[in-house]
Amino acid sequence: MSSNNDIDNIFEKAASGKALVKSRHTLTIDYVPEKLPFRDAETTTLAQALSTILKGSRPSNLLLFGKPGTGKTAVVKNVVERLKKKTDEFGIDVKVPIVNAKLTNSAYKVLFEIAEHMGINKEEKKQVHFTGLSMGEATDRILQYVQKKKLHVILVIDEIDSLVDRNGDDILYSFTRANERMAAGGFISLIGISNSLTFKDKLDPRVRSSLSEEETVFNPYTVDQLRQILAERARIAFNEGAIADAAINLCAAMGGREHGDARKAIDLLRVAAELAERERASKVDEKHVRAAQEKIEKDTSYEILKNATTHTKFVVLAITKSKSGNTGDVYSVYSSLCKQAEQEPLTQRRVTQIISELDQLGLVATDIINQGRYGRSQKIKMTVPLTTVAEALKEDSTFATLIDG
DNA sequence: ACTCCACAGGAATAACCGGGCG
DNA sequence: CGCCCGGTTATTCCTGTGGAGT
Repeated sequence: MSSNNDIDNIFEKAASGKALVKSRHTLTIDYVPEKLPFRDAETTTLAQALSTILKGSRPSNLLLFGKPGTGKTAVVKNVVERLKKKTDEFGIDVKVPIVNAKLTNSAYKVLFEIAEHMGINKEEKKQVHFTGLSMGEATDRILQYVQKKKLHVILVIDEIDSLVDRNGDDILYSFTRANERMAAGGFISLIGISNSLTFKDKLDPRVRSSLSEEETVFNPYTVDQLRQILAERARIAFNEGAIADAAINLCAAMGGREHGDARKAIDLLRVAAELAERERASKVDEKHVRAAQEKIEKDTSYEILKNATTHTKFVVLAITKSKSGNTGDVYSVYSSLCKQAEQEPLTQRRVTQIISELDQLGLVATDIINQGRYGRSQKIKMTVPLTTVAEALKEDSTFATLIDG
């Protein structure tokens, strides 16, 4: 990792005469600093809870709440890393699988990931493959393995709310239940990380009480705290004088606009640095941060549109071409586009569903309007610049000819 | 006060895919 | 081999609704 960085830096220096970034990976989300400013209390609580494992007994299950970018995952990773050092030192065997339920976008894959982490697939005949088994069978195999090997497991599920939203709490139920039944020797502690504060309401009461033996809420950072975090990070990441204070302040302000989101602020910092380096600037300043903001927005929507299914692309194109933006109008434009491309149009029900998916992704804004006698409908608008849409769709040959006109 | 448009959006269900089980 | 699994996309059928027109 670090040698890659060194090589990067060599090239950077050769290209620009002077590199701005000293250590690129400290500006990515994967980087976990040794000290997390303003999170001492949370870190201590977590460490305290997990420390019982050093005495060989089961730590309480734990729920962490907080908006995105409030340091939940970072605190967990930080504590886990330090715990591992201790357990290695004392020769205690502890497994700590960390799974992100959102990236791993299905309940079954979550189980598969856990199994991978614990090494079941390498050691056991009864593996947990990435598909094919029933959920119950997969859970059983994991639990049996834990019991057989008398493992001590701390299972971290990041973005646990998205798991429950999609698949309910069945998996959590089996894990929490299993603990109660498990014979002496093995155990599983659950650490759930949730973005949603109302997450608990969606759980079965039994799961709820078991899962939240302890809980901690992470409050958003204030803009001033963000500023200090960024300044500290910049000190490690950038070369002397390579970044203006004003740029840091602006990143902090932008990250704090909705709620103190450190991840967003650090992303801004990284992209701003990339832009500055690309144009051979001697310093990262405010205009790079503003450009970074635009680039991030554009890149994410571009990426989503490019990888969308054909019909989603048709729908997007129909929205841009529709005069009124009403559902009915969009649908008829969509239908005629499909006919032009000699494809069967989908039903209107499906199209409204696609539109609401686009809405959730933030590519589209919808507004329900009532026109009395003339019914009720949604008013649909793209929130993405038309040029971005055109660029993304152009790559698909079926759309090349449809885009203008 | 009532009607009725033009949809919204929930529920059930099917078709299909990649794969495992015995 | 036939059947089962979960996941995704799509269809079918459905009930619900704010307010302009009458």
